[in-house]
Amino acid sequence: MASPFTETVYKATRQIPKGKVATYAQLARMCGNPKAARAVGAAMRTNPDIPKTPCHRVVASDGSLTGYSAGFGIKTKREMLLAEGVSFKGTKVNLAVSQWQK
DNA sequence: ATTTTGACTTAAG
DNA sequence: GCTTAAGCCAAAA
Repeated sequence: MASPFTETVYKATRQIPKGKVATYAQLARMCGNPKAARAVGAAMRTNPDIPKTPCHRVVASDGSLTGYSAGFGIKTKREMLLAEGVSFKGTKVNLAVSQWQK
């Protein structure tokens, strides 16, 4: 835990089912602040590990893979999502079929 | 308390 | 597809 908001973001992130992805804005909305997408990203930056919080399942609003500090960065993130069965559209995630639906 | 920064988003060129 | 610009939020300095 780093801060209350960050804690909430982690909790939301852990709820993302395998093979699905959620956008920063979507998680922000779950946390109670639909406009805190940026803060969500800041929280993710603090989270160094995968098994604890699947930050690799969190993508930008258009499905683009941004950030990620582990492994080879974006490249690693893409590989992981692909391995989980997430549908990809070139460099982006095919949100139409892989976006998490609450 | 104020400023800076950033894994964001949308709009516009 | 990429860069700028403006908007909003939270954590860190």
